Amino acid sequence: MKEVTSSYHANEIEESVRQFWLKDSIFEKTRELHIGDPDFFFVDGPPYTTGNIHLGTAWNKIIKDSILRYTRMTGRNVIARAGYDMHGLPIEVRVEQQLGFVSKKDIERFGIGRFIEQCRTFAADNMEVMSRQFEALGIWLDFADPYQTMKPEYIEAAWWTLSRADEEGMLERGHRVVNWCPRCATAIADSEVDYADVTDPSIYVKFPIIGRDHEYLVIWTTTPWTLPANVAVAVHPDILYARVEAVKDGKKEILWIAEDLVESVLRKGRYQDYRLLEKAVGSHLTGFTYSSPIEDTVTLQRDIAHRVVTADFVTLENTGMVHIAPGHGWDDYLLGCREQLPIICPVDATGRFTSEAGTLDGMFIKEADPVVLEDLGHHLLAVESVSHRYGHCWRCKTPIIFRATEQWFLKASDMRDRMLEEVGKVTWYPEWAGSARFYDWIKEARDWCISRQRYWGIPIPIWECRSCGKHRVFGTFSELEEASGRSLPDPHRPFVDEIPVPCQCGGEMRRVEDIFDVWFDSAVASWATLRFPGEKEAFERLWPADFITEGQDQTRGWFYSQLGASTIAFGCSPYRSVLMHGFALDAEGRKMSKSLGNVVTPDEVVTTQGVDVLRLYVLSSSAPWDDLKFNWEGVKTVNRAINIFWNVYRFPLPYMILDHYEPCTFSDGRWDDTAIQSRLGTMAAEDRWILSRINSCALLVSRAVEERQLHRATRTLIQFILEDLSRWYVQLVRPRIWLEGESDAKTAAYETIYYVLRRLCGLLSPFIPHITEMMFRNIRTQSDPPSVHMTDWWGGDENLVDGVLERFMDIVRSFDEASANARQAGKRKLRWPVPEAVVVTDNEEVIAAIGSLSSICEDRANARTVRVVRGAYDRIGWKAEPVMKALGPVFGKKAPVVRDLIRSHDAAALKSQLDNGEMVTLPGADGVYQIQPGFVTFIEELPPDLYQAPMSGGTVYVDVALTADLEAEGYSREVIRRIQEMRRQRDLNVEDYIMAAVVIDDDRVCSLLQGRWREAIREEIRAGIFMISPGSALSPQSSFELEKDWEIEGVPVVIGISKFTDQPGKK
RNA sequence: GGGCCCGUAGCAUAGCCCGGUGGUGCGCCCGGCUGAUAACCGGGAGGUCAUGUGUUCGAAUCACAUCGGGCCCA
Repeated sequence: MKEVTSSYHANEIEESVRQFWLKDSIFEKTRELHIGDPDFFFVDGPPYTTGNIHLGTAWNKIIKDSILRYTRMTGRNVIARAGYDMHGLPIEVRVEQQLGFVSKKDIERFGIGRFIEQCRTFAADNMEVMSRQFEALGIWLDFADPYQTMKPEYIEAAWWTLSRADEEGMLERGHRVVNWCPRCATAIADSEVDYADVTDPSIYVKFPIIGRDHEYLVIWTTTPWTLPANVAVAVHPDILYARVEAVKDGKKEILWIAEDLVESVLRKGRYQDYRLLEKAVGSHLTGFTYSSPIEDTVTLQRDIAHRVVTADFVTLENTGMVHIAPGHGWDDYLLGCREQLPIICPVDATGRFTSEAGTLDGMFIKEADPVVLEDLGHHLLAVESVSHRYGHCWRCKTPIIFRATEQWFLKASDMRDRMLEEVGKVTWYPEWAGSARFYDWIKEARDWCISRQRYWGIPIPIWECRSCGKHRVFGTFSELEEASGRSLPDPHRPFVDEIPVPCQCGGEMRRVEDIFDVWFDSAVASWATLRFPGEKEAFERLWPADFITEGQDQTRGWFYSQLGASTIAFGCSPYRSVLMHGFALDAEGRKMSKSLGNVVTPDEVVTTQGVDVLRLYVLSSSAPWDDLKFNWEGVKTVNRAINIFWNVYRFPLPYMILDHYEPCTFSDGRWDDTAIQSRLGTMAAEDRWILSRINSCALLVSRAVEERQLHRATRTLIQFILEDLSRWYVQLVRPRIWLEGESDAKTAAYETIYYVLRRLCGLLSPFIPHITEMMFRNIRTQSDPPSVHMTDWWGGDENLVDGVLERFMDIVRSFDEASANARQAGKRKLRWPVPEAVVVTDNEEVIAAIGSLSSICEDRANARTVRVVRGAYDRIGWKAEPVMKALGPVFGKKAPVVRDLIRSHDAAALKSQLDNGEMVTLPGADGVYQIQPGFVTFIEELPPDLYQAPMSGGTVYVDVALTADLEAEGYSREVIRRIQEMRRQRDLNVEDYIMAAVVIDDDRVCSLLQGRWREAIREEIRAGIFMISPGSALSPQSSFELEKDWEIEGVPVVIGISKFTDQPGKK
């Protein structure tokens, strides 16, 4: 045990603990310790390897680390590799930026092999940076051997999973409408689409009906560029449509519009007048055919047989008629399939029109918007602009389009029921994350487009015959190598593209060029991290995962992708329990973003406040599943709490060392945590109380962590340190710690403090692993484990909880506050003793509490006695105040008479009569008046020097009257305090002796302090020689090392002290 | 447009499931303590419990609607 003098310096402590962990391989040793324990398989949700970690990622890892540290301590063999998501478009985009590329052509020109290499380096470098950052947060995941989605063993797991999908008939190639990023020239998944507000044209277009002159269907759209792909107009079968003759500038034309929308549409088209010709429900309009208004320029449109179809998704908005382009919209596509409409898509992968689009050939879609408007000519009924939400590519922010293309799909929609069933078997924290949020998301599950037309990703292991079109899915590298007779140096592109496989038909199979959607990578993490299918043993032993935890955004992301992939491959959920956590927001509750400039990095917090502070802050400030509003004040408050913890810990150390205190040990030298139980009978009440409290807290903390309520666990512990330990127990125990020589009382205090600190270190170690490690290392016995993280979790012992004592102490604390309050009212400082404090109550529990803990009460109140008075306290007087509002209505004009009668009556007697429910009558000059309870209120009248304050279950009265004896003690304490202050200024040690002289410029006060008070002072200040004399200055002969002028209660006092070195041994 | 979550003092939060006097911390103001001391403790002021409607003897709590924030979807 070493003394620690400095105040809490987080960075120093944390650095030295990190060094210790590293040098002594503590993480490895901790894992080895639990190798024989029951397994606990955790899968780290892999962060994406771009750049630095942010507050949200830090929070995520801190939650994981806290739960895993706890889990290890409870005797589980925790398997927890860190993981990284290293493929995908985001990295490609960053590398493209570095290389100054703008399109896929640049990449092809540069060479796919070289490009892949750049991406690989980028991902690997970032991974290293992030691992170091996570380790600096004290995160104990396996960073030495993280799973990496770009490693062959991982890629093989993805291949294997796809081959399982193929075997199950869940893999399908389909011509579908997909989200398409024209810049990245690839399909992107629903989950990769970001929605943001944009302004687009909002146009109303007239489609000329074939066979009817000047008669039109009116549609509305915000994407003029999709009109070249129009094949139909959809109407709702039940909506009523109107045929109107509209007049504009003298010209008449006939328009079809949903009846309820006629007025608004015509207003937009600036028609001056109209006339209703007929009405018909949508289902009667299906006979209409129409021609395209832009067929002159868009050649493709001339060959289309446009017609009206019905669809339920049409709503009574805009015109009530919907332009259908099955090549550019999901609903349109489904409708097109049902109605056997032609599915056309005259837009290429880069978002440019093909030659089919006639004069638009080569034009980018958005640039085509104004051209199309022009081409529409008089068919354009109205044009406005509209601000609405539109999908964008999640990485390059380009507005997405819908394109009908050939892609590979997993038939997730076929698995909905199976997945929903599995969701119900998973334990969710909070419960609604699974039962409401995730459940709703799965219900809407659509087929999952897993193919991307890019480079940096896991190549889709499908080989297709050029001759017969047959395809084959390879589940392992060896399978491929065997079939091809070639070895595979790297399963990435372009190497894998170059491997042909002979087909049964005699032709040659080549790999389809696509790579996997990056979400498929992480989807297989739970078995890929176990190196399955390459290795089977770990998988069979561990899978599925016992626990995962990620942010709420992963509902559609990782929670879903994993469930989907696992349901295909294994028919069940890959995780048993999930904690869904919130998002890290700024203090205003907005998302942290670079553009808002409100980003707080974990590093900022760590360098100014420390890792443990950051950890405890994010864990305690909100429930894991709520969003975290970052707030510097909150961080500082946590820092202060940890500082108090540090102070509480270092306070007893010098005394324990001075007394050579050694904790009780078992025969093997480990700390004997049971020894204290046998001594409980002889221990002071406050010792038994704090022991009970730490046990109740431990029970609460264990339960909270089990329920993943990390905020409750940490708040309970912070509260304990601040309220119970620092503000109460340490205050009570201090005098005992200062006792000279050996005493049982002091030893009991040491035992108690030691017990509490050891317990606290253990309970807090999952959350603030550095400071607790430092403390533990200092107070452990030689034979204890070297690290607090190698100790077993202690969850409290119900048998050591004394509920009655805890309640009694609560009452005493309430008494303490009240007596301090009453003193303040009486302007009597705590240093000055009072003759008595009286608790007036009828509450039996209060009476018992004050009675059994009276010495604590006396100490705290600095009262010579503390006593309880039941019922009425005879020193309290009462003043009766008539209630005129009540008297007026009853006594009318006589009310003032009654008022005076009440005032002149004995108030105390009146009160007791009314309290006892007696009939009270007051005789007046002209009669007798009956007084009811509501007619009078009673005001307490206290004699001089008596002050009161309410406590729970009673009232405390403090008599602040002074006697010579009390005054002497008060002055003594004033003098002691000042001399102690001077000792500190001289930097004297606690055990040093001094010589001192006090000169008091008041003969009466001076004489009060002679005799036994002088002796008491001398002892308290450890003085070998001590004098008190009247006067106004120290004698000129004496020369003290430190002299100081003071004023005590208006009396000038001069004090001089020197270190007493003549007889060093003297006590 | 839809699903889920959140809204309580200047700030951050507890209480909400299961209705019965709204607690706590920070900050602010006043005081105390003085061998944990650049520490610590006490007191005070500060609240339309987002808004509205309903259910109820009684609503921060339950229901419905609206507004604001977040995540996700269309």
